[in-house]
Amino acid sequence: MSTLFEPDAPTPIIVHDAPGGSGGGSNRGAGHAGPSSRLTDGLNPPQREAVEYRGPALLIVAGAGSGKTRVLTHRIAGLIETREAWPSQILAITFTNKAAAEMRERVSALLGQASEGMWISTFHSACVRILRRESEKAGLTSTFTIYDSADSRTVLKRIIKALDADTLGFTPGNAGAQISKLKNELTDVDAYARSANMSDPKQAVFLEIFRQYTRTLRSAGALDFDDLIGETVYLFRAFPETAALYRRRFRHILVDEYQDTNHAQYSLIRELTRPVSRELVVEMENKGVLVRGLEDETGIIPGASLTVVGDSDQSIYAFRGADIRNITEFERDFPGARVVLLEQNYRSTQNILSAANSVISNNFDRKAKNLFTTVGDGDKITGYTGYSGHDEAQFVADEIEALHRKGMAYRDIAVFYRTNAQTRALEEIFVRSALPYRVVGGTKFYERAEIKDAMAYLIAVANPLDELAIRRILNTPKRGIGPATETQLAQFAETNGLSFRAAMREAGSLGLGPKVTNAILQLAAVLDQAAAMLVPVQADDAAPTPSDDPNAEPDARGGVGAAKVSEVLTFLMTESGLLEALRRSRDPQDETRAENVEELVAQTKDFEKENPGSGLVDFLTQVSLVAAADDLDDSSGTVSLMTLHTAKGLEYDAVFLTGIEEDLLPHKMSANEPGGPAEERRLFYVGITRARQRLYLSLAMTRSQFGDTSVAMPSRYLQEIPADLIDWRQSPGMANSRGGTQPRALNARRDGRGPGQYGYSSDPTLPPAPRPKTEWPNAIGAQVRDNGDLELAAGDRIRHTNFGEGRVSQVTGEGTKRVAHVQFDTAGAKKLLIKIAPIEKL
DNA sequence: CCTATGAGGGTTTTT
DNA sequence: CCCTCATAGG
Repeated sequence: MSTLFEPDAPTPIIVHDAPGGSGGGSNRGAGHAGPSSRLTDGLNPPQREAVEYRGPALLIVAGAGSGKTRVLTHRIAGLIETREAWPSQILAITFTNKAAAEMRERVSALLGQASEGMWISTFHSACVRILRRESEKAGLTSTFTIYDSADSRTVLKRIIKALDADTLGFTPGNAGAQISKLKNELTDVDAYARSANMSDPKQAVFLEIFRQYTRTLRSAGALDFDDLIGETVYLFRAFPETAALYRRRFRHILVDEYQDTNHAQYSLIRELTRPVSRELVVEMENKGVLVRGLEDETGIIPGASLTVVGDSDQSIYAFRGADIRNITEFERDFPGARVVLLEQNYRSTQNILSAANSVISNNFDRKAKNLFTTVGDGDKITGYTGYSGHDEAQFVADEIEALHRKGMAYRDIAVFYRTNAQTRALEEIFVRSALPYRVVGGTKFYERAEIKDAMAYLIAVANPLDELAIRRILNTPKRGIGPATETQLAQFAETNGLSFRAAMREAGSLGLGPKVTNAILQLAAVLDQAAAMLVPVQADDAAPTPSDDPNAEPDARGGVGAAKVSEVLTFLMTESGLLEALRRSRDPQDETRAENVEELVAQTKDFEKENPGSGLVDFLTQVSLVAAADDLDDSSGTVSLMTLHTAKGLEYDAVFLTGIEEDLLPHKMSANEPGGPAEERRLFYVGITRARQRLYLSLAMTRSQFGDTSVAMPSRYLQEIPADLIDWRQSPGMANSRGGTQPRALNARRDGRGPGQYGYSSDPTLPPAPRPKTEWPNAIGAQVRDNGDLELAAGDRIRHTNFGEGRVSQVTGEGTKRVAHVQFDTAGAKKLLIKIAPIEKL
């Protein structure tokens, strides 16, 4: 009985006879020896304190590269080694699944044994685990589906259309963003209804959208990303005795990247760290839950010990509801909390750190923190200004090749950018240069239409309530079931109080044509057969509903004798005719699509191998929760391309920060938002601090977007780096804006601090003084350049200020966007925007 | 019900 | 530029 309420059954939870303890479960103040020196050797004093400190709350302010992962893993290992905690009493929250896996591995390595029962996962994974276990209390199926943003979008699109809400300016995008924001604040429909001003038609309609969205997801047995957190909080608040079980279990909670937590996540942590009241302790004891040794002298179980790690300078997820105050006000939230500051950086050279420090110091309203290192200055930062995004990409490719020739492995090099759209130019050039690269994140495998289709089949089997999944596959492959039939089915279901799925089985009584009726019945049969495959063979009389026993695994989660995910998927793909349709298709792209589906089957087999005992729902969960950074394979010998956001937490020997331009960094969408430019600066800071040895900053004078090209200005943040740290191969300083007479740097200046010049201020707190243009090593010339009327044709010889002489091979584009393709005698092939290139005809 | 065609619109970042 | 959506014709 003692394990009945134990959230993770196989793990022993008998704390009171832990060796090394003198009676108190947590050993707090019991004079324990502390972690062995093996776990603290080689740490600097603050790191050591962060590992050894014991108390209710600890905030580790960890600057970039200050060894926080090391501190966290050693802290966890120390807790276990000294027997202050069983592995099962530890809950560690990381930002990505990859970080979680790495942390688990490192803790196990430190302890020399696998650490069974430890929960190391992301917020979302942990919540899914809790919600599936407590699904009944939360009013959910244990096989609930997790909707990604695309799914939410589809639902919202339907609702907005039905309500004609687009006339009021609602789009799936903005409505979804608003709903997400509310959920992150733990505001549900009812709470919103109470606060909304119903005489405002916009708010009234939004309320209706919100209400219908919530209802749709409910009836589909689905949760969106935000619900995963919010529903867990609601569950704990509504069922104190359930919350008590988790509060009793997790005695040490550690949260990484705390600066990026939102209000819902903060509330979840608060719920988990509350003490368990006397009454509930008694109640648990009566039910056979082991609590002895956990209570204090007053009979309550004190709140768990909380450790958070973060750096407010790296807070870059405000758009997702992250509230920087969670970390800045930690000491107020948790009175008596100890704060440890880690400032020594073990990653980067001093030049890179100086640049980072100097940039971030422009954010007012922050606690002073200065990263330092003892490894020396290192190389200067390399700067480059291309004429176009392609030119910039070519520079990146050339430099990577140079680094590679000097012995740097491709896998130690990364290229970052602000928006995903920027990958295009980079990829084109990389392919042409035969550089091995991979784009991390971006359009992922699981976002491809055919994969979403295949997944929808699996979801329809796992969660028959999920109408969205069923509707997606209803006519995929083409079966002649069109929108009209779909509506009829939905109506039939509605009037007869059936689920959509049940209505399909009754298709015979709808009076549809024989061909359509047959198609529907056949699909329903295929899904039913697949569902039957998942029922464990020996449990012939078991009802397919989840039982009361939290340890019982529902059928779709893979009972003994149940079919494997790969078998079910293969069955579905064959019997539904999807694979056949793709193979038979004339469209050459369908061939790759069929291969992708086969790749998915292969992935399910991998999953089975790596997660024995897991079932269909586990597979679906894992797929839903993979983050961009998760599929980063360290062993691949390729250059990594990713956004600045996904770069967080990673580090590389050489880093290229591209597109350091106004409107891109800071992005134009954030320029007007309060706190926008400061957050963009932190993003730049995060990018800079990823580099160990070499840092490159690049930008372009023109950038094409949506097909047309416009002039780009250097980012205001570039001026915040002391000039002597950057070695400009091609400086941005002298190129002129369209017809302008001022240096570009002036145009970039928006804070009223007066004219600045590139690379000038070595002390960012002082107003910049003018500096002669001639100091630019690569100055192009001060004259206003406008070659708008320069006529060029293939075969012409030209001279370029930097590239020397060359021959025009081709001229493309029109008007101000004419581009000359030039084969230079020494500098190779380049594309130049004729209007602004520093060229003359010979 | 399916397919081809053209117009229109859109992107910041992501669990 | 690329993707989605609406429309018309098969």
